[in-house]
Amino acid sequence: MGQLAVIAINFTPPLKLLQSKEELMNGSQMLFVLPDTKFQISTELSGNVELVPSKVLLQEPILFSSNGCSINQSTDVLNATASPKEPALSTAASKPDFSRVPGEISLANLSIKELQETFRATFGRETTSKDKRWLKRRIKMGLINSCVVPTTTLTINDSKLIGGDQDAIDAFSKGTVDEETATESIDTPASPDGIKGHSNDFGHSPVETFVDHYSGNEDFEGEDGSAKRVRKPTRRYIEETNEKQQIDGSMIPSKDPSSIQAVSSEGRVVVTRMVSLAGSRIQVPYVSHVRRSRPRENIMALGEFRSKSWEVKAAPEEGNLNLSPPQLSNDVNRVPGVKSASRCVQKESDKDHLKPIFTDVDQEMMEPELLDSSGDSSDDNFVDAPITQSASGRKLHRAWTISEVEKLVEGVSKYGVGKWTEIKKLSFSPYTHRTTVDLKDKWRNLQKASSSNRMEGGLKKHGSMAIPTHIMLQVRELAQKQSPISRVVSKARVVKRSRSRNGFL
DNA sequence: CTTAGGG
DNA sequence: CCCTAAG
Repeated sequence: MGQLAVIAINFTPPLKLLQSKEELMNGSQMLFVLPDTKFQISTELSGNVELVPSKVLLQEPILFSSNGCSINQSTDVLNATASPKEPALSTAASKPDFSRVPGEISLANLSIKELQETFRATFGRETTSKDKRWLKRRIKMGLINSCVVPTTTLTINDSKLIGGDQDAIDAFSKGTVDEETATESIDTPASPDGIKGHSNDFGHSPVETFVDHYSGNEDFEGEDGSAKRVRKPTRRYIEETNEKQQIDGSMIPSKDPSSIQAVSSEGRVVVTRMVSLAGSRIQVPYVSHVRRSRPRENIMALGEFRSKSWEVKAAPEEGNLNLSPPQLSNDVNRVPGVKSASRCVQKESDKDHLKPIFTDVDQEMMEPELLDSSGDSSDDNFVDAPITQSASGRKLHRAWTISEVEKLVEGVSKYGVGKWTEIKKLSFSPYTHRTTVDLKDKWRNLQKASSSNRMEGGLKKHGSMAIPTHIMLQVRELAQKQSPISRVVSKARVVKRSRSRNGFL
């Protein structure tokens, strides 16, 4: 709460500055450097607690208070502070120790080393750049970006950083702040720039605006002399470009070893590399952008492969099955594609033939068991399937056999349309590869086929087996029954059975 | 997880 | 067959 207000205070001056900057074109660098410092401070506090001594933060408020100016008059304050403090700056700048700096810090007067230090303080990492302008620019950019710093920064105000005698600040430190009031008062001055006091509003455009201002002002930023300067790429631009380059394939550092170098900086060795951008070469810390996450793999495919392996392995064992010979003769009934798998498909034909042998009830009780035994080997076993499909990741396509269709139809007639789970459990338990969705899909197809074109005895397209008309008729009948209106639950036994299934669970 | 339906 | 929105 009060936090927000505090942060707002930090923001205000800079905002003002930007505005006034135009007017103060000739003013000393200090003018905009000052606000930067504040920004930095707030940033640091949020991120690295250790880095910035809290007293630095104090400086700001004090600065204002000493002038007895309210925040709303920040512009005036700035103007007032500018000239008098300038002298002190240059001398004190021997070291970037902020605590030692009187009131403001001017990047302009810092040595490269100091700039690097400032850079470190700003970004939390070392830099090896020796380009003053670059450093300054980077630092500024970083500070500016801190505008987006969330309100979390404010934790600071608890630590008394608000010791100043400034009215507004005092108000905050008192605690329960009427955030509304406080913010409001601060908001006012800020609003001209289109920036609100609420962090949420800091998002994008405001920042961009900032950046623009700065880049635009770059021309007179150089007190160092150089009248003309090449526009250096922005930090973002650098990063983006780097990524691009790496994506382009030049991501292998070794590709251009000469560009990489280890630089010793303040006792630390940093690996950097040269990157040419916009005609200039800059040194940037080397960061491997190699994708670390595990490459995407098709797990499904692996699964398929595995099951397929099993199939192959299991197939030979088929011989153990004690199936009755007649089944094989019936294989003629099968789908063309399955012909070669007579051995493996036995199970299915098996059922076909068994069915007539058992009563309905018996079948339900027996089939799973019987098929289970055979299922062990033939379960997911399907020699017919080309191994090449294992890589597709797609489920192996297995043509529906007549026996399967019959079972499906039967199941539907027994349990009703839509009771796929039950049908699967009670009638398809052996066919592990048929999911409830498969059943549903197949039923949908059957229905479609039965309703539309009467292909009785005829062949569908080609390659697909012909479905016995009696089945189609059955399908049509069932379809009719279920679709129209509430289908009669005359089949009490169906209900009964469906209940019993719970035992299976 | 099971259904239903579209892709 | 896959995927996804529903319950």
